[in-house]
Amino acid sequence: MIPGTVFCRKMMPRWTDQVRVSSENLLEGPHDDGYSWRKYGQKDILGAKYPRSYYRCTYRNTQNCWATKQVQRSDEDPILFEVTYRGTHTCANGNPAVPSPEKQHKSNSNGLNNTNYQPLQSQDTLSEFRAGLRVNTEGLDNKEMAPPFSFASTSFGCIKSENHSFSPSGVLDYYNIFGSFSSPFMSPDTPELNYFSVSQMNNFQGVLNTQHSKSDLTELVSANTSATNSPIMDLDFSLDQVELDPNFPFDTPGFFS
DNA sequence: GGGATTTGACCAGC
DNA sequence: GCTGGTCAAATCCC
Repeated sequence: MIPGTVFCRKMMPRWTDQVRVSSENLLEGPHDDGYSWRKYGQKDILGAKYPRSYYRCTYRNTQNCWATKQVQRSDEDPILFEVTYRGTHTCANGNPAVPSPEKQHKSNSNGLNNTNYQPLQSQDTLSEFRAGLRVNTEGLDNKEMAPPFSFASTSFGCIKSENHSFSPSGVLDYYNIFGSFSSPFMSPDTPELNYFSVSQMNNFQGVLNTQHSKSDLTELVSANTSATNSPIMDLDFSLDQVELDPNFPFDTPGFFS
């Protein structure tokens, strides 16, 4: 190890995403955030059911990019991955519109930032969105209050936090759905784009504004959105459509890569 | 052959 | 001494 790196890494900004995967993505890996990562280690963590994987930027040597991330699968929710990022990408290989995580931290000081998307209530886009989406409020689990979800597209859910890890439980999991769109928009270094592209957002917003059928769900989310001054939405997507195999071999080599 | 992944070993912090 | 994080050789894959 390069002398001084330890200290430097301690000084690096650090934040955690939670990534929920769909069945399709289980085979692809838990997360594609628009950057190129290279796995450099895996460790069994005390008290954790699943090993933690360590990744660093592929361009660490070529472009002196010291961004790293750790991927830890949740004990409680096998399809939920906690991704801890360290450092910022200095390489030029990620999303070109890449703000710094510091900015993200600032904007997410309440845990979430939703000031960048334009609420739209287009029924057309809603219908379009619904075409590949099934909504199910029965899947809500009181224990985690994290509605499972599914999309026809291949991607993952992500949420952001600031310098700490989210608990696997809580309404914040609702935001995981955002990652179900194009992952580059969910890059940890792209806070302004945290909530996916405009077109995707528009479609999504339509659902958000019309799927308020479950009172406590609405209550739950409104409490959260009020706290975060966020227009974000209550959602209740079901994994039923995903056909997630409960016996899926999550520990299959390469699953975390 | 080159790049990525795996995995045991090593190191630092507590 | 234990644990988390990283290194680096071996191996795999394209």
